Amino acid sequence: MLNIGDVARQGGVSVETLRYYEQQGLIETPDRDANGYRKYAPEVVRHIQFIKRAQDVGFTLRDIGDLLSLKADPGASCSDVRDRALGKLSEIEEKIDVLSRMRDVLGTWTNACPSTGPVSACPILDALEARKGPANADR
Amino acid sequence: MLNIGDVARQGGVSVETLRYYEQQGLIETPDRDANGYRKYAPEVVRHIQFIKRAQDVGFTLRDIGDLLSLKADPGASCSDVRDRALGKLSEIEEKIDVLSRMRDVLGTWTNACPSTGPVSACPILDALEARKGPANADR
DNA sequence: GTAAACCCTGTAGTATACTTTAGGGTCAAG
DNA sequence: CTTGACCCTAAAGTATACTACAGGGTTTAC
Ligand SMILES: [Zn+2]
Ligand SMILES: [Zn+2]
Ligand SMILES: [Zn+2]
Ligand SMILES: [Zn+2]
Repeated sequence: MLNIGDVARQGGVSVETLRYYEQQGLIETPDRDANGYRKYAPEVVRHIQFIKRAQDVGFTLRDIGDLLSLKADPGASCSDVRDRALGKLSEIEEKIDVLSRMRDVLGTWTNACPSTGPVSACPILDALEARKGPANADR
Repeated sequence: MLNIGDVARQGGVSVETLRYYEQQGLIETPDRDANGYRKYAPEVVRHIQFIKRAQDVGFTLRDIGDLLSLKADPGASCSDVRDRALGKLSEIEEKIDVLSRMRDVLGTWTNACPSTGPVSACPILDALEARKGPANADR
């Protein structure tokens, strides 16, 4: 059995994060020792790594809670999980699209800026001031 | 002279947002009428659109405050503005990189999931459970 | 026997860009 | 002359995922 500090070290998170996850219902409430200390089974470390890996691919803690429910539900099907993953994939692609448009516009603008001379003649500020650049083509 | 509601409608923001921008120093403090109402010159609408366009390409309100300072500073040079734009461009590219990696991993996982059968055999959950996928190759 | 390192609870703070609420004046139309 | 639309301030709430703080008990090693 592990103390919270052991779990934190092995899981690569802080003890505060562990208490937070517990409070959010992402890890099961651990038993307590006579002194009130949380006592964890070693497998909780894997559980925390599940959460961290899910975060790494873009799932929020709320999403992860849903995934854990599915995982624990014998009636749930593979497609339920896949649907969450596909939904997240769409969200991510949407974000990439938005950012790519920003990148394109900013790239155009920075290319147009001579980098010399006063700000009063800066094409970047010009583009921001008037509706000239393609920045807001769709808004 | 315009009331705050007029400016809000013409600028495509809420009156609360206008008061917030004022409080944040992003738009100059307007004169007040005898009744205490804010009275705006029509050009403030353009000013708001500057802010919105800058947000559209990824600048935060803090960034925008900096840009406005540069714009107002006769001693500032074009390269100052360009530097901000290039910095933002890097930030955006970094975000795109992170998201692209998430997309690739999630894509691989969803392709591996047969979408039929119980969750206990879902390769997506498998990938999250164990250190198997390329999700955390660099962490 | 005491100091460091650890554990506990509960609450508040962080960042961003607003939105909402509470409580209350002002103005224009009918 | 009242109703609805509009304006005002100040403070608190929203979302996310923690982090920090205050105040205090426990364990371990010297
Ligand atoms: Zn320039
Ligand atoms: Zn599956
Ligand atoms: Zn009221
Ligand atoms: Zn203390």
